[in-house]
Amino acid sequence: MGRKRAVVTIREVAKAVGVSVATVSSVLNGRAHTRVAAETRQRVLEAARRLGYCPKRSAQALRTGLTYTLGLSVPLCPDSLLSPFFYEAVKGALKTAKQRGWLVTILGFQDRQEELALLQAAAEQRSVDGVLLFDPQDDDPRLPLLKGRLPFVVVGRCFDPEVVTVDNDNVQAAKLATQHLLRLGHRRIAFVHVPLRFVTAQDRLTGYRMAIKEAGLPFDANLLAGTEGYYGVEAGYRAFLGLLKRLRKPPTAVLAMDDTLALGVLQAAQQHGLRVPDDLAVVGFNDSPFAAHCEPPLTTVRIFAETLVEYATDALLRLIRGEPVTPKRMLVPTQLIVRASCGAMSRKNK
Amino acid sequence: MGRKRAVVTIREVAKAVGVSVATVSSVLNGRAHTRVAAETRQRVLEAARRLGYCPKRSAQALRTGLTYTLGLSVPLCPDSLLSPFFYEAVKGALKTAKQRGWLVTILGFQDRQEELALLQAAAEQRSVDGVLLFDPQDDDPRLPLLKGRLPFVVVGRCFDPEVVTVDNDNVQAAKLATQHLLRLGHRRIAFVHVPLRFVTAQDRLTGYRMAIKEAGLPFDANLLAGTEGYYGVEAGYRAFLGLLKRLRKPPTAVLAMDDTLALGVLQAAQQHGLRVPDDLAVVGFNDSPFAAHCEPPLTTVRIFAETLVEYATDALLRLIRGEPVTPKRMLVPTQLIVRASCGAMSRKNK
DNA sequence: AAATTTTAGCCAAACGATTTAGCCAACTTT
DNA sequence: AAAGTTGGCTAAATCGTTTGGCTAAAATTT
Repeated sequence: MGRKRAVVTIREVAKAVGVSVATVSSVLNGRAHTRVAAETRQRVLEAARRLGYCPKRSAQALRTGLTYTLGLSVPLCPDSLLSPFFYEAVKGALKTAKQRGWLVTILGFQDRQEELALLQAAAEQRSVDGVLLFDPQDDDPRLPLLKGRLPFVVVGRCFDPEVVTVDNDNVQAAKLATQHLLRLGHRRIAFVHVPLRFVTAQDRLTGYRMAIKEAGLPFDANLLAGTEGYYGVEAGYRAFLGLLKRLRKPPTAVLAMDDTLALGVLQAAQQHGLRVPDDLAVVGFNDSPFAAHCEPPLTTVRIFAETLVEYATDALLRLIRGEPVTPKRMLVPTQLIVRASCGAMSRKNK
Repeated sequence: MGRKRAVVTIREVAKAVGVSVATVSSVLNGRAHTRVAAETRQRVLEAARRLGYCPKRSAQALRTGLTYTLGLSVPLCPDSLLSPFFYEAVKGALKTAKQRGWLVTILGFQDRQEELALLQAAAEQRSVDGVLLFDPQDDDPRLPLLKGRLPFVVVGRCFDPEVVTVDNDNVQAAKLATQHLLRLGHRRIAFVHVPLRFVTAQDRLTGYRMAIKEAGLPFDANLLAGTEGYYGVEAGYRAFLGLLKRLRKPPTAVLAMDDTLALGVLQAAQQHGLRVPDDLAVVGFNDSPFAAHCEPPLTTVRIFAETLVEYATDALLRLIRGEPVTPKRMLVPTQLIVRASCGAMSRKNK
């Protein structure tokens, strides 16, 4: 018992009220074309509520061609999915989608190859109406795959001018962080970053260089330390250790592209007998949860990922509806959060 | 151009081969009922590939009554979604689902009220075929809401014997962690936990008590410190501070139900002038990413959430297919990871 | 040779909504 | 009074699959 309970369909509501299904659909969707008498409308509404009618998503999907579902293409590695960036991204997408009655499905992949396969499948099966893409790269193969087949919005900068893009102002962010270090008197500032094929790395490098240049200092490529792979404490540790080995004199400050990298820098510094912030000032990115709690607490740049992705989701929904989306590119500002690791605090205390 | 490209349907494949759609469907789904000549089968397969045919999910969904989508009901708060537990949970669910061609959508909620609304909607609209529930509580209102309306599996212990449940062995885990502290010579071990309406808290308390009892020590309820709300550094900090105020003599060890709580304990201890691990041994749960990197590195109990949720997803899929699922309750063992915060290390070093 | 079984594949009816075209009565306009 | 409008509703088509029932033809048995 209970098992066999038939789901209530629009037909049953129609029969209960004594009108056609077209009328019921009209009332429920509030279509402009067909007008319905106020009294009939009331009766339909009442009956729908009484019978607990709720349109089946799959039927709507078939008829309208829309699944009312958005895809989030995210890498399944701890360093990205566990980062506050993705947490906020998921939250922002969910929030915006939910408000409008849309669902969000996670297209999680282990490697880029798998991501392409997933996106391909999503486009063919039409399991989602659009996708949010993260972490664009040069010559991103995802764009030609999706173009004209499935609407998408890229979170992060992307060179294709036709592609709708929402990004945080990484150039500005890195510039401000670097300026902060410059203002504290640092002249030899290292930059620890993920490989430059990631546009985010390129942008932050640009901001770093702008600040250096505007301060009248020469740019020194020896102060750059690229990681082997992606983010992560281990990656930051190795990159900075490599840098220390390469230079005769350690830098006095480090700008790390991410808090996990910064944490690695902290460990490498400690191991090398460098005290933070006295011998080495460190600044990270993303304001990860541990940033406030590590030793010393990390100065970092907060990214408003939730806002970012809210914008992106909104744009994606407009794209799906076929509405024009302008401007194609949006920038969201960031915020520097000053803690102990950059030495600004101890200075004040002195 | 490109825009108007019609999606290829099963009808077109049928026409191309010169057979009916029924035959094409038969071939593609490998139905036993309808037999197809080997040669026809080949031609169908070839044409489908050539035309790039791919069944539309929404049409299949309407016809078969299955959306081939699983729901993950997760709280949208940083302390849970950012925890390695949920990261692994998402990963495990995604992995298992993907293997079998299923999708996973995130039903994210801000509060319990919203969760109920989401589940209700999911059941009515049939936007998913089943859901995974986390963090069961006493008299969980989600169970009666869903029972008989939408298949579900609970991750975490749940008293209802009819409900399919996958849990880590929290009793055993807490017992082992406590025994570890006892073996190090501690006699006054505090237990910091989230409110006891969460079954996880109850189980870990049980394990704690078992270890205490088996060691021949009396159970002292004064050593329990419940948090006000949920997980989080702040919550742990306040709970432990409260405990210190209440007791005349601080405990020599703390078992915290979660690493974030343990981190809060660490901060409170530091502020009170208690050195960890010398004056106070601390053990956490979950092996969060920061656990290895905080000061001192945290001894913790690793939960195999990915395995857990893989089992759960598998069981859910069987439930959806109407297959019998036994046993109803599965337990996955845990693992103690010893680091500096419990003092086992320094002891050895001495 | 007739009757039966097997094989191969087709037909048409769902699934549950949305939406277009059109009908009829009542009301306006000329 | 005829013609045109409009309001209020319905019938039927449609979305792209899956699937139970059916039928010819071929193979086998009687």
